Parts: sequence; C-alpha cells; structure tokens
Amino acid sequence: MTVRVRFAPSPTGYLHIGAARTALFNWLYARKEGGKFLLRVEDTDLQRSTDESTRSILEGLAWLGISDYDEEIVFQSQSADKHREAAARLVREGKAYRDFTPKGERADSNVKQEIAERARAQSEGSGTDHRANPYRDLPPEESERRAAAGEPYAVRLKVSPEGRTSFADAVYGEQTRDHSEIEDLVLLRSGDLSPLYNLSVVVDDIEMGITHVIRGQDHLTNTHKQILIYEALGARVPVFAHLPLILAPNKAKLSKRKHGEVVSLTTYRDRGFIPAAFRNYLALLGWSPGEENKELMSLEELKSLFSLEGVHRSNAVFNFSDSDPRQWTDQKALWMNAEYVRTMPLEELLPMARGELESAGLWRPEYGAERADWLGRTVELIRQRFITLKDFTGQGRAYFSDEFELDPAAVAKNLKKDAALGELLPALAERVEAVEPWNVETAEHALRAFAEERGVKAGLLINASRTALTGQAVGPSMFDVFEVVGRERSAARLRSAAQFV
RNA sequence: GGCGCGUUGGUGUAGUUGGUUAACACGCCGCCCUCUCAAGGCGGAGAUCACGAGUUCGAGCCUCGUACGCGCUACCA
Repeated sequence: MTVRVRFAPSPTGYLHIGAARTALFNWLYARKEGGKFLLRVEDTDLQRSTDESTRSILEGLAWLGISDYDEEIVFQSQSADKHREAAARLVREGKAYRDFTPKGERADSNVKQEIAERARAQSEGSGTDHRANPYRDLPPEESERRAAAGEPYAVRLKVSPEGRTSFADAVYGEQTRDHSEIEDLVLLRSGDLSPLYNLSVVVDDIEMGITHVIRGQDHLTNTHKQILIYEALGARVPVFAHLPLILAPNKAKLSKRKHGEVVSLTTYRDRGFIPAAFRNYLALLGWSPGEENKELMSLEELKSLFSLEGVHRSNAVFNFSDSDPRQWTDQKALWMNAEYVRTMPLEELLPMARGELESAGLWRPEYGAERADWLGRTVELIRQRFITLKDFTGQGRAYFSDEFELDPAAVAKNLKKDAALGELLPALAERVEAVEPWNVETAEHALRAFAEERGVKAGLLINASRTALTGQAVGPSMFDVFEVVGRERSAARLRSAAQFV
C-alpha cells in the first residue's frame, strides 16, 4: 500500500512555524516512503477563513520548497454534503442519533473554564454519565417524525458505553481510552446541520485515502473519537503519528496572538532567511536523525534520513527574546542561516543576493553582464560575515551604492580616533589614485608604504579606511575591500571621510 | 475537575539487550590567528540525567509514587 499523507491547515491566518513543521514532516515522510503528499484546506469556519490566508499558507509552503502536491488541493468546505451524508448514514444504521436538545449558548472566550466548572459540578453529583442523553434511545420512527416536523436537532455519534478504544501512535506508542471518558460527540450542528471538525476530518481522510495522519500532539486525545467514527463508518483506520508541540520561551503554546511575527513563516522569508536553512532548522525541532546527531543536512539527506521513529515526545522550545533585537528569533536558527549564507554554493546564493539588491533598488544591469565576475567576487567576500540576506543591503550597502551611511560608532572608533587622519586621508587618497595596476597586493603595498613614510601605524589607516569605504567598523580584510570597491571610489570615499575626523 | 502526554547543561538534541570520567550543536567565557569583526583552530564554565523510593552487583535507561509543565476535555478547528 502506498503511503498517502496530507497537510490540513485551516486558513485563518498566516502559516505559523508549528504548522510549517507539520507540513514539512508530512512531506518528508511522503518523499522518504515514495508516497503521496496531499493538501487539504480546512476552510469550514466560514467566518474566520479567508482566501488571503490560503494564499499566504501556500506561499509559505512554496518558500520552504513544498509545492509539489501530488493531487489537486482539496477544500473542505466543498465536501460538507458528503459529511452530512455520512452522518445521515450513521443515523440510518443506528450508529448515531438525533439529539433534539435545544442548542445551548456558549461564551467563546472562557470555554476551558466552563468545561472545568461543569466537570467539577458533575463530579460532586453522581459523576459524569456521557450516555445520559434522553434522545439517545428514541425510537427511529419518532426521531424521523420529529425531524420531518421541522424540529431542530443535532446528530451525535452513539458511542458504545462499554469498552475502550486504543491505537498505536507511531510516536507516542499505545494509547488507550475508556469509553466512559468519551461522550457522544456531536457530528452535525443542530439547525443547519453543518458538520463538525471531527466528522469532517475523518470523512475527508477516508475519501482521500490517507494512510498516515501526521499532525500536532494537540490532536492526540481527540484521536480516539475519530477512530470511533472510522469504525462506525466501516473504514480502515490510518496510522497516527503525533508530533511534539513547539513552545514559546515561557513554555506556553506558540500563538499568533501572543507571539506575533516571530511565529509567522513569512517573517523569516521577509527577514532574509534562506529557505533551505530554515527548513533545516525546522526539521530539527522535535526530530533528529539519531546516531551521530547530525545537524546540517541537505534536502536529500533530510529526505533519506527522516523517520517517524526519530521524532521524539517532549515539546521543543523555540527560543527568542522580544527585548533583545539580536535574539529576535532562535539563536540556532540565526546561526544556521549564517552557516548557509557563507557555505552554500555561490551560484545558488547569487540569485538571492540579486533579489535583495533589486528590492532595495541597488541592482544594476551590468552585474548580470560585464560586472558579473566582480559581483561574484564581492558576494563571496562579504558573505563570510553575514547572517541573513538582508545584510547585503544593510551592512553591505556600500559595496553596491555610493549612498550609504557611516555608522556613528565606527566613525567614533576609527575616524575621530586621531586628528591627524584629517590630513592623512586625503593624502592617502592621492596616493591611491596613482596606483597602477589596482589590486589587493598593490593596494596593500601603497598603504603600507604611505604609513611608513608618514610614521603612523598601518592599522590606523586600515581601520580608518574601512569606515571610510564601507561605513562599518567591521568587515573583510581591508585590501580585498579596496580592490572590490575600486580605485576611484576608494579615493573619493577617503577624501569625503576626512570631514568626519 | 477528569483524562492523556512529557521531564538529559540556558536552548535544540544523542545516549535503541541497564555496565568505567553523560556525547554533539547553538549560546556563553578565554586563547591563537589578525588591519577590525566574523569564520576557523584550541581550551573552558555549565547536567548530582525533575524529585523520592524500589528492582539490580550496577539505572539517564526498568517499576512505583510525587512535583512541575503541556495538551485535550466545545453544537471551535
């Protein structure tokens, strides 16, 4: 039997990293097993679902490299009739029943509290009897009659009072639950008979032939209910694999509302992350290849090493700080991105650098033509100390534009350090202009000779030059910078920097 | 409240028939390199493997209990 998995996001906002990780694991599993990866948009919540969310989720997945769905995308809202039919069938077969209890109002805000309070109240009394519904054993004819008369009803699954349901989770192992703990869950809402989540997923998963359900651990304890639906429907129960949750630094569940942008996948794209790097990082949240504990993995390695056995059971903390901009997201994610930036094949990085330059208005046609070699050399040089793609237009701006700001701290450190620089810099500029040919060696020779003549340390001029030419206090080896920036531009920048001394 | 799941340095993880000083990565500190900062190399701090019992010659690995965390419990998804 070929493996068929699906990723089933609900389009009620952007794709957050937890969901992205779920998608990634599903996809890796499918690719590893030579199976099919499907996508189903769970847009049954009409109020909250938007097309824009769907687009943004698809976009996020594509950014991660996941756009090769093996079949057409399924939109759950279009299958509502099927879900209703399934419920109707269960009623006919006596496996579900109509509940004519008037629909109670529920305050959406404090549901959890309400549940706890209700439970407490019940346990003080006779205990919880999930089978106490007066309509559970209504004769079929009467049920039909009342329904035909237009009396509103909900449809509930008739869970057998005896016994227990269990399944072997591929990650968490054997999971057993007694039926006394499972209520007769509602399948269809009263009134409009719209299907509820548990019914919809099961019917859709059956319809799509899903063999392995890989999803967040927050679904773990609902799985028994869903298995009951599978069984009532006479369908084969898939393999379930639940994934540990990704938590915020305070160990709370990662939420869009509380944690905002850091948890949105598109943030990483927008802030200059490399898809392969972030994918690599994400894969390590809750999974490891074991053995050597290898971390840097290419897509091919990820595909071949991934296994459900390597998924572990405890929740992972996604570490970030909203007070420290240097740790705006997980440090390891940042490190990994930097690692990719400086070690990935240059020809793969170049298009990304180009994209950054273009969006900052710094791209020039000659970079793609006669200056292509220069661009390659420059990118190779500066990428060594970059962390994200944004650095190409941030701290790397001076390599591509004459309009750049001098970092005040760098000015203080390297230019205001010695008043003599006010005179030295223009003189150095003059010397620079006379160098022929212009390359790393000749630039170095010229500067060192000049320093010796003037009786100053070369370091003074080197550091001053760095700030003059790049606006920064830090950067690549200065003579490489001289070469890449060019003789005339170097001279001009040395002259204009004198005013800051 | 009930039920479930989890707990290895600050974080991500390895540790798969129980067997000497608990491994790797990020982060942190120091040294080397050096024109700066990274990278790289070397070294270091940091874990009584949540806690308490038990089984055993021997437990991070097995059993039980406790604590803490998280999740589910809804005519939300």
